[in-house]
Amino acid sequence: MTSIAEQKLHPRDRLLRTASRLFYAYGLHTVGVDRLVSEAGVTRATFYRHFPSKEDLIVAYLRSRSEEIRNGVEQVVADSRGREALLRIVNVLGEDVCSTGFRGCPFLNAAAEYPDPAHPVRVAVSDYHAWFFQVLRDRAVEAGHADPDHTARVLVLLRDGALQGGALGDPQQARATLRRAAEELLAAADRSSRSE
Amino acid sequence: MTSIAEQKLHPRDRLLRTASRLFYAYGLHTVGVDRLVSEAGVTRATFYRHFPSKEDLIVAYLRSRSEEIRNGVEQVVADSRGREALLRIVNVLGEDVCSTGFRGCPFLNAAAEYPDPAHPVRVAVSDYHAWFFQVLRDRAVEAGHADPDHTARVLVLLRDGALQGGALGDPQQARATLRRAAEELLAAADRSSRSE
DNA sequence: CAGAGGGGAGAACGATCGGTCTTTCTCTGG
DNA sequence: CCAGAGAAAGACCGATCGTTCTCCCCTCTG
Repeated sequence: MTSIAEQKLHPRDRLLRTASRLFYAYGLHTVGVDRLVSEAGVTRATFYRHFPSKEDLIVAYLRSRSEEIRNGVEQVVADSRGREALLRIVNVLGEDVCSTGFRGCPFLNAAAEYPDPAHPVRVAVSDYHAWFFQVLRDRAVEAGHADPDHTARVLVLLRDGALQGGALGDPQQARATLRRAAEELLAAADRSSRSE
Repeated sequence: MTSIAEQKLHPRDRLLRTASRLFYAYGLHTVGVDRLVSEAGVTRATFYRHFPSKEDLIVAYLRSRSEEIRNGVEQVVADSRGREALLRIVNVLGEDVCSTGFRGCPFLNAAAEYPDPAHPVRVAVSDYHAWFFQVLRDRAVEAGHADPDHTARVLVLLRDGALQGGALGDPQQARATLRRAAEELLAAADRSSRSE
């Protein structure tokens, strides 16, 4: 079951990679410990040596995804500002939607499986969302928007909607709709910021 | 466990009501048959006399939710047309987001738990989404929008995003953002339809 | 009054769940 | 060289999963 590339990785990393793949593709509750350890080429004992429980692995999975995205976005933000940065972030989102094996936002999917907002899984989701909102807000401020909070809120809303749409229907369509809606939003925000 | 109001209902209806409540509040995989039958005040045998499997109950739950919403929306559509109907639909959506016990869209939540698009559960979700899109598109045509498909797609996107936002964060905020974004979208569409 | 059938109560099925345990092997650092 | 840690292999735990079963009661209907 274990892929050749993962053979020589530390068991913990193998587990995390396998978890990322399986959890995202099949859902959190559906994937059991049995399947995780067998596909990761790891024993149950090893599993529980690195993670106190399955729940901790789920949280670790979400945190690692979060960090990946953070790195990607901060790279975008590093060499662009304001309006351009916002458009580029939206663009990256649109590309994600169209990537093969896309199955929606890992965080939204996780939240759907964990109703309790106080649950560690949900806290990880909230952290991610708060971070993303802040990034967008900062860029909106850079762009001189009159109401950066609103810009960021709508962009988050568009993101969530597009990711769901891409997972349920036609990804290309979702991407195009997201892009156009974002451009219209930014155009409106630009107008109101100039009129001040 | 069974509420007084549900005591005299037929076992099948009691099951469906209990399923609606539990599935929505706690998720599809989390709620087991044990809990369903005990809270519905029904025996396991009775359960399987009315539903071939748990999966069929899940589908029945989604279908019944779909029908409820259909009735509500068609009531709105019955005495308003075009732009006004669109705004009223968005309004109802916003109210739903703020209702107590709101936990996001039942269909989006269900889709998150069932990755396979061919699965009966996912088919029910797709059916609902297709219907909703069509309703919006028809109203956009009535409103004389230049690109009714785009209007409907963005409204669906806004809906999905707002429902997720309301489930994860502040419902009031999500409602306000949805409303404002929808108004801006419709204003833009009105402009482009007039300019034709 | 007889018989059919829906429903209640609950045992039981095999499978799987998350989690713990023992045993053996291998690698590494002192 | 040897101690000790980490990992592999796999048995094992109680609990729960979805599903099927038997048994009995109750209420219809003929």
